[in-house]
This record gives sequence, structure tokens and C-alpha cells, in this order.
Amino acid sequence: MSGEYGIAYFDENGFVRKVCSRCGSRFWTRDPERDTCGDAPCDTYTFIGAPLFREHSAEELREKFLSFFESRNHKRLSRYPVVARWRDDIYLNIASIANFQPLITSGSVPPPANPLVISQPCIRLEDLESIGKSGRHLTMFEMMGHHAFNKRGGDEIYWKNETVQYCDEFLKQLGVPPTSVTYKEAPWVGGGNAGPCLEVIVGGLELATLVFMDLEAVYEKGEISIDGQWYRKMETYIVDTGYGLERFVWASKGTPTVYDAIFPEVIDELLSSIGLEHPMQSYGNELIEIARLCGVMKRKELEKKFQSRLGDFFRRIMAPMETVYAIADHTRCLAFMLADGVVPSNAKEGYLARLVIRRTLRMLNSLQCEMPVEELVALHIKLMHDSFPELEDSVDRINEILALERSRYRDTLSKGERIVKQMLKKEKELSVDTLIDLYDTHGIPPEFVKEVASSAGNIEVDVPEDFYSLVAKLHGAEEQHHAPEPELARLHDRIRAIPKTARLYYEEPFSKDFDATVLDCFDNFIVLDRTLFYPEGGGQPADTGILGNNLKVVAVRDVDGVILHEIEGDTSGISPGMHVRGSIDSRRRIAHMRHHSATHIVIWAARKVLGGHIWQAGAQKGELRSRLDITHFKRITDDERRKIELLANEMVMRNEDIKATFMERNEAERRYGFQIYQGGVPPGKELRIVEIGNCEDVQACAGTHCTKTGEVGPIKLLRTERIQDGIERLWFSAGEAAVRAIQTRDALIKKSASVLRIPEERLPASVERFFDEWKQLRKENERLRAEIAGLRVEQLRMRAMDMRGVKVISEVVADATMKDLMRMASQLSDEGFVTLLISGMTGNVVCSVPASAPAVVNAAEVVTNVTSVLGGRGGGTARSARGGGNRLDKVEAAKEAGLKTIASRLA
RNA sequence: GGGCUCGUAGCUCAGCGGAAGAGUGCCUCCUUCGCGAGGAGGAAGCCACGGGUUCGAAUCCCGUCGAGUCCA
Repeated sequence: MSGEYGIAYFDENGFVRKVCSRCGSRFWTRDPERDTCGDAPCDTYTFIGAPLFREHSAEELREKFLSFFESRNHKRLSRYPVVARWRDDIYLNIASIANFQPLITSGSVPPPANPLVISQPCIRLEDLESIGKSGRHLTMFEMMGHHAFNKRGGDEIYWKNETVQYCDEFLKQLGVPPTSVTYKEAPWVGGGNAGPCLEVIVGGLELATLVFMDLEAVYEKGEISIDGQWYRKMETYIVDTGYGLERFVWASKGTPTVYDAIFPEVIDELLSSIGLEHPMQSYGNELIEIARLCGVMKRKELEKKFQSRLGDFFRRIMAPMETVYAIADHTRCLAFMLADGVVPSNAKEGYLARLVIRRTLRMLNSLQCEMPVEELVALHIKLMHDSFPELEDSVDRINEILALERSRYRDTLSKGERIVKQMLKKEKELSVDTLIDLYDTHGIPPEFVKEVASSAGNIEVDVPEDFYSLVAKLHGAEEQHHAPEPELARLHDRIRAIPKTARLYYEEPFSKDFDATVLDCFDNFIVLDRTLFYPEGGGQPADTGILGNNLKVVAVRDVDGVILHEIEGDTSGISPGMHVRGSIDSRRRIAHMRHHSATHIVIWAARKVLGGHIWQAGAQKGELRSRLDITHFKRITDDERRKIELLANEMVMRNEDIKATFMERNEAERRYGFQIYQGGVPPGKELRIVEIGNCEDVQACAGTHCTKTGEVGPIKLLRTERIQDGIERLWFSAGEAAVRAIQTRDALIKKSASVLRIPEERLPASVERFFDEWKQLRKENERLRAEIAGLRVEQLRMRAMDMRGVKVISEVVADATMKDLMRMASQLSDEGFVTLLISGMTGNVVCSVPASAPAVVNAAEVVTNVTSVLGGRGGGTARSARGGGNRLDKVEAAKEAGLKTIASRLA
């Protein structure tokens, strides 16, 4: 790819291309003496303690960057959320370009502006273990980026030359000495795209990455291969730059770590709460020396190098300091995640939030820091007020969520403590497999197990260093890219030339019949020029109905805007050019329509009642009922459910307009924000926006809707269900279906009341009374049976026979249960009788042999012989055995068989 | 989206095919000036729910509901 880096700006500005003497990479520099690329691990962090340009705050630097590009014709965009709501392949926003993937980068949707500049908060959790230790890793960081989207054959906005020029000029404006900058060549790969790239390095630190994205991944063999993956040139070629805001600020301050540069107030707060001082106070010079080497040497090597000078400095001072750094980092990350609406849970992005929360709690605990995590998050939000005032709107909710998470984790750990203690009672040591199991199924971290084991049982537990990767291995690595299904590809080819179908169902949502011309007919599919049939999509099922001469439409699909009517049966009578009449099952359609509008109303009401974090996590509309999954951090109470229901019905009664308009995508996002993507992200540059009332609820939605909320009819919330931690499912019915649902419930109550012969309103009290009485009678019955068994024992005792000096009882008891038999037999055998009892009612058999009887009588053998007569089986020990059979007519014969067995043994 | 675990007395749990158990809390009595403590006795269970297998299910299998947890 060496040809990719022939850039005029380098030639015209005295740059030379060199090869790094350490790593062999090629790089560009103005300094002819330089022979290393400048990047770690080839060079040290020279800027620490000696910054290369004037000190900047984050606000200052961000503003400089944005206005620099603004004055160079770039449009400034405000930040996107850190949760990637518009993508289904990633949960969190990992880069500024992620905002524009995949629809804009692929060229199918135009960019919101071109060129543009943005500073995007991003979250990456891959290097979780390095946070706090490396001095440079952050879970949450701002990627400042300027982007230009070019199309082959179109007018080029700009490409490599301008990109390098902008970068160089920006650095110059900041006051970075030109000779200290190197541009290192490095191919870039990510998110299904790739391209050549220049890493911009100053003072040993990579400050920015200039990516020239012009390749996309393909699944079959292609033109270019990188790391075993095939790529081809895209129709578009995109300038994707990433300037690390925090790194610039760090470089400008020259502090030992990036953390000290970005959130020193939080670090101070933490240090003072645990009574520690910052190592800069007493070990300033050493710390700077160490920090400079951080990119070059591994931790072990550093410790060895400073061992003689500093003793156990790393263990005593650096280790807690690193934890402080990590906590300060994690809490800043949480501020963004939670403010942007992530609900902690055990799945999807919610799990990532919980992961960060629990790590933070564990670390706070290890420092014995009493400070609640929510206070630290609130402090971050306060400190970032000037840059991100919107975070403050969520402070109350964040407090509630974090307090809840704290108590949940406390519960998990105290339960874990019990489990481990229980285990230690039985086992002397805990294997690695046990540790993995404890973590995997109960969430008990091995460090915690070790602690419990040594304090409670004085048992040492070895936690392997690669513990967490062992856990990861257990879950295996699946994740494969799915090539598009061949069936769909075939359909795409077939309909390529067909014009998009006119959608009559939007203009005439209540119509039933229509006329149309057949454009194509193949397999079982009919394509028309216009249709009333709604294709399946957005959780709304397709319409059914009739086409032409009684052809049954069983499914309807939308492929690239062409609507395919799937027919059950013979379509041979249909050919292109024919005129056909269609009619849909309008009763079904109207039911779907009501449920669809009701879905929007319910989520609006839920958001009003529960809070702004409510987000649709899935939905399915039906004729009789629909379901809506929403993100929420605790169970919805009955009271909340009633409030939501009432509010939704108030919206219906207000009879507000439901307006659907087509709108340019960027315009819609600008006007309404990302909340329009509740039901996922539809493709295309134009969106259909459905608005209820005056912006009460706005969603991008292709479904059919009522035109007034009043047409929806009554909305009945049937039940709530927790389908996952952090996701509640609401079941509801609308319109006619709601009335029917209410009637069904009514009938249930009526029927129950009539069975008990009481008025409906007495139902709860009476049911409770009946239940209590039933419990009492059950006990009474139990007591009486025991009494009867006692009386029977006396009778049985008198009927005992003597077999060679051994007292034997073998009797059929008419109406005894298994429990009765056991009760009697055990008492009799205690008194020295060899006892065999058979129930004439249930066919149960019990044999009990007293300890005093000769060992030759085997209860299990007796029972086996007896039950074989009864047509059943049984078993037990030589002293006591049970069994049974269902041939109740054979009980007398069975008794004789038992007696015979006993007699033969005593003979 | 995938995996694992758990629902038994008010609470914490044992039992894992043959009469529902322990600890703790609760009630009564004894000991004590009283408290703590100790002793004796007692009450308290739809063994989550619904099916199936079995002579027999808290126990095994399937489903439902509820809870916990790990991974992508």
C-alpha cells in the first residue's frame, strides 16, 4: 500500500519519508535527524513534565478544534448519544464515524452536512484491565473528527492532501513545534471498512488518526486482503479522522497521566476521602520519570528498574493510585452511559453498564472508600457542566439507579458469602472449575471467594492470573458475519427493474378495495403498480385478503420498495399488464392499525410516568393484543401500570391528530432527535414520521395508523412481564379487542363468584376465608388419621401370629394411605413385630422388620414378592421397604405371598 | 441473542425417588429482682404453578411464572 501515501503536502513542506529503526514502520517527518517513528514503544513520552504547547482545558481545546474546521467550511454537529441506537451491530458509540455507519458511509443516505466536524463522546470497554494502569486508557473519551464524504465520479469534497494539511495547520495553531510531529503509515481496519491511515504522533503520544476509508469487507474472495479478510473498493471514499481530545489536553499539561489532566478534582476528592496523598507530592520526579517510560516498558520491567531506588513503591503507592484513577475514569463513563439512557441489566448494553458499575463498586471497596458511587458520578456531571449541560437532567434518575445497583450488588455478595461458606463446610479446597462456576452462575468474583475462604475457613485459594480469559473461553467465540441470504439476493435481482409500488394504505388507511395493474408475476409472487396491502414490518403483521379472481394473499413483503404479494395456490392466470381488483381483510387491518397507534400512545404514557430512559426494546402488534418491551430498571408496580393505562386513555379521549409525513432523514434527526428510532432504524434517505398531537410522541414508522387518537378506542393494559433484567414487557389490547379483553375478565370474576355463591365484591375476602378453612381442615384430617392409626395398631397387635418364636403381623388395612401404613408399621416394628401391611384402598405396601428379628427376614424381598402379585414394584432396605401396585382385587393373595416369604425365611 | 443456577417454615438454607427437616425468629412455661443467657414445650409448609414418567415425585422430565448470574 506504499503508493497510498504519496501526498503532495508532504513533498511541498519539506517532509521526508523514513523507516523507523525500531519497528520498521514508515513515517513522515520534517526532522531529517529523526530515525524512530515517535510512537510507543519506539519512543518515550517526552511531553510529560515538559509539554510541547500551551496548557489547554478540554473546553478550550474542543472549541479551538471545532472552530478551526468551522472556519474552513465544515459544518459543526452536536454530539450523538453514547448508545448507538441507530445501529444493530454495536451497543456503544465507539468513534465519531460510527455516527454515520452504515447508511451514510455506504452512500445510500446523504450525510447531514459535508464536510462536517464533531466532537463525539465514545465508550470503549475492550481495555478495561488497562484503565488506571497504563496512564493513557480511558473507557470514555471524546473523539474529535472532521469528515468528508466523497463519491466516485462525483465532485470531491477533499481527500488526503487537505486532510494532512488541516492537521498540520491545526497543530501549528496550537503551538506544536513542526519538527516534533511525525505521521506514521499504518493500514486501518474497523467496523467492516478499511483503508490507509496516518497516525499523528507528538512527544511520543499518538494524538490523532487520519483514516482514508475506501474499502469495504466482502464475503467472497475480493481484490485486496488484510489480515485474512477480503475487501473491495467502495463507491464512496471517506475522510475519517479521530483527534483524541483528552490526549491533546494531556499533552498540553504534561501531567503524569491523562487522568490527572482531565479530572484532577475527582481524583483529589477520592484521595482525600481515603486519606491518601497524590504521589506527585512526595515522589514528583520519580513519577514523571516512570510515566515517561510507561509506553515503552512493561509494568514488570518498570518495577525491576526502580526496585533499588523506590523499594515497594509500586505495591504501596502506585497500586492504590491506579485504582483511584480507574474509579475516576469509570464514574465519568457511567455519567454518560446512564444519562444517555442505558438501563443496567444482564443483557446487551445494560450488561456493559452493570459491568462498569460493579467494577467500580469492587474497586471502591478494595480501597475501603465509603463514598457512594453516585456522588462521584454527580461530581463529574457538575464538573462537565459547561461542555455537557444535558447530563444534569438525569442526575436524579442516575442517583436512583446507582443506589439500586449498589444494594443489588451487596445482596449478590452476601449471598455469595453464604454459598462459599456452605461449600467450605463440605470441601477443603476450591478448584479453579469451582471458582469459574461461582463467578459464572452466581457472579461471585474469585477475589471475593479468596477473601471469604481465608477469613472464614482459613483456606487458601489460588486465583489463576488468566481467570477472566478462562471464563471467556468457556462461553466460546461464535460471532460470524452472515452473508446475505441467497433467497433475498435472488429476489433483489428479479425486482431490480420494477418501479417501486405506490402505497395506497398510507393515503387511505380505512379503505378496503382497490384497482391495480400487474407489473410482474413469478413463483408465487404478484407485483402491482399500487396496493392497499400492508407488507410486514415494524412489528405490524402483513395484511391478508384477495387479489383478482379469488387469489388468496397469505403474505406481503417489501423488498427495496417493491411490494410482493405472496399467493396461496395457482397464479398461472395472472400475467403482466392485466388489471386486477384487490380487497384486504379490513377488519384485521383496522385492528392492527389501532394496536399500532396504541403502541405509540402507550410508550408515550410510559415515558411520562416512568421517565425519559424509557426506550422501546421490541414490539409486536396483533389483532387481539399487542406487546411492547420497554427498558426500565425495576419492576413496574400495579399503581404505575394503572397510571400508564389512564394516561393512555386520556390521550385517546383528547382525540389528538396523528399525522404522518415524509421527511428528509437529516432534517428529522435534527428536529426530533434520535428518539424517533424507537422501533429500530429504517433504511433510506427519506423517513416517514408519525407524530401524535403537538409533538407529544414522534417516531420514524412505516406502519398504518389511525388519523385521530380517538379512533384507537379504549386501551387496556393486560399485564406486565419481566422478560429480562431491565426490560419490562407490556401486554395490551386496543379498540374492540380491549372491550373483549375486559369482558373476558369480567366473565372470569362472575364465574368465580357464582361458584362460591357470593357477590363479586366479596370474592377476595371469601376466597381468603375458604383457603384458611381448607388449611385448617387439612390439618385436622392429618391429626385424625394419626389417631386412627394409633387405634388400629392395638387391633393389629392382637392379630399377631407366632412363627418359630418371632411375632409376625401380616394384614390388609381397608382404607389406609401410605402415610398411615408407615406410621403403624414403624410403631409395630419398634415393639418387636415383623410387620407387613397392605392398603386395600391404594395398593400401597409397607414392610418393616425390627432390629430384634433374625437377620434372615428381608423387608425388600418381602415387598418385591408382594408387589409382584399386585402388579407393581417396590424396594427399600432389609429393615424397611415400601412399594405398591394397582391390582386391588389381589390384596388377599398378596398378603399370603408375603406371609409365605416370611415363613420360608424363618423355617 | 446464547449459556448456567435457584424457587422448601417469617428469614437463611439442608433434603434430590419411599412418613417434610435444621438453624434462626415467633408463642407458652421454667430458671432470674430485671436484662442477657440457659432449660422444656408449641405454633408455623398448596416443597412457586401446570402437565408427564412411576406402585410411589419436594426429589426425575417438559412447560409456565418468578428471581439471580455470566458471556457476545
